[in-house]
Amino acid sequence: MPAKPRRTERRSDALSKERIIAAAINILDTDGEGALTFRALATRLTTGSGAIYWHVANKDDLLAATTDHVIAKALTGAPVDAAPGDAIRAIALAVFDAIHARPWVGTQISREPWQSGTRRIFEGLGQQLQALGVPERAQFNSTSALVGYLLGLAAQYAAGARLVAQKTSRAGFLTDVVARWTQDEPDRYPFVQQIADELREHDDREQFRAGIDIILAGIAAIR
Amino acid sequence: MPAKPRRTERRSDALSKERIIAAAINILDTDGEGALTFRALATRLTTGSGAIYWHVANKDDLLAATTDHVIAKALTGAPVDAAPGDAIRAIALAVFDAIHARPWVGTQISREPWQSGTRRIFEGLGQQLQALGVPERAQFNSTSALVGYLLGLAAQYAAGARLVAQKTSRAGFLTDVVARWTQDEPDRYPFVQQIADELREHDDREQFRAGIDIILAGIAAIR
DNA sequence: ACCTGAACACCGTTCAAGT
DNA sequence: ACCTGAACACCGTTCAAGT
Repeated sequence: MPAKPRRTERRSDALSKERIIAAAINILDTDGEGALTFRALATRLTTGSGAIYWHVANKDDLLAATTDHVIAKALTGAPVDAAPGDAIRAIALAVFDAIHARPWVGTQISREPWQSGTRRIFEGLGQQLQALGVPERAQFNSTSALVGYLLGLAAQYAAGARLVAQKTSRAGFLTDVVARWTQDEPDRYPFVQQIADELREHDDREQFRAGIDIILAGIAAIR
Repeated sequence: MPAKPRRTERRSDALSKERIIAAAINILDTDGEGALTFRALATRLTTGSGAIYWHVANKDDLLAATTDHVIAKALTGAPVDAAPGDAIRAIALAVFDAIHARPWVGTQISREPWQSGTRRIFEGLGQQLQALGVPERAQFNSTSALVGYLLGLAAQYAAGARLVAQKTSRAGFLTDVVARWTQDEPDRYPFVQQIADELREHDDREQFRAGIDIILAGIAAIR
């Protein structure tokens, strides 16, 4: 016999944390970080702005939940059967690609790194480092180095994307950074001067991968 | 004969970008990131909030200038005559210590990394990597790895400090993070479970230094 | 139990008006 | 040239009142 509707059963149009998260992601993807307000969210969900607080503690809670959602999904695609070194690269690149697709994830994960999204990344990388044979005493620091690097790049990428949005193109943004970094006091910044062309033309994903390889080589060397 | 007062000469109580930056740093150090508003700044400078805009483009500009000021000062102490490897550690630790003393610098540098503060760090580390003998084709990626790691740790440290402020102690904050990271679904996070004690008791500065050593070892190995 | 929406206590930024 | 401070257009969050 069919179960009686439980108390927790809801009309399909009832509010829920899941629906709020989905709407928030939608706004962030479509209109950017500045467009996510409780008023905009309420309008999109055709409800009152106060209603959202019944399901979500505050804006930080909402952003943590949306970020965790995206990171969890990104890590789902990462392989389990690959060699540890390849698995580490795959996990790191999966996170990188998720942030590339949604720069607001980078903003959030670097603004509030002590959240569940980081826990997932930490766990995924740590397990593979173990499988790689890194001795136990070096596992915590090695994983932290990898996670720290990843967070740093996330911050750079997210900030870059915000500036690209203003300058309309990635080339324009980098040309602008290089111009600002080389115009005043060029004598004080010979190294920046020297790598200016590379900075202007580099591929973010390739550079990210190169950094991961450096850290993996360092972990192997230190062990 | 004494020079005539030039047009640019000012009464000592006149506003200037320098005075605004000093007041902003004062507020940030004393009352935290949330306390820096144009109204608070105007009160401390006994002026109108609109007056600040004559010297500073907007809040982002102000924060970039304060951060650059702190980073510049931090790098002043870094040695020039040390061996390249030691100089790199010294530069990195100087930035780390500056962020330790002023977590708001970490927030700002990870939120807006494409600013002058990062340029100084990039230049300092790049020069030493050159002196270390890293081949030219590897210099850009190597420096970026180091800078990326440093920004990531800056973000972690700043976020940690914000949470410490809420929890009143660093031990309390880390205990809280560990509790949140291990309580639900412990089976899905065996690695986090395993390093929980280390996470709770680790020394940030030592871990940061360990990460720098890993990256330096990696740079040496890859070359 | 859950939702409404006005109200509160803020923000950054602008700008006419002053000196 | 530089400063004043009210005004504008927002925010996140709260909460009495509804269903």
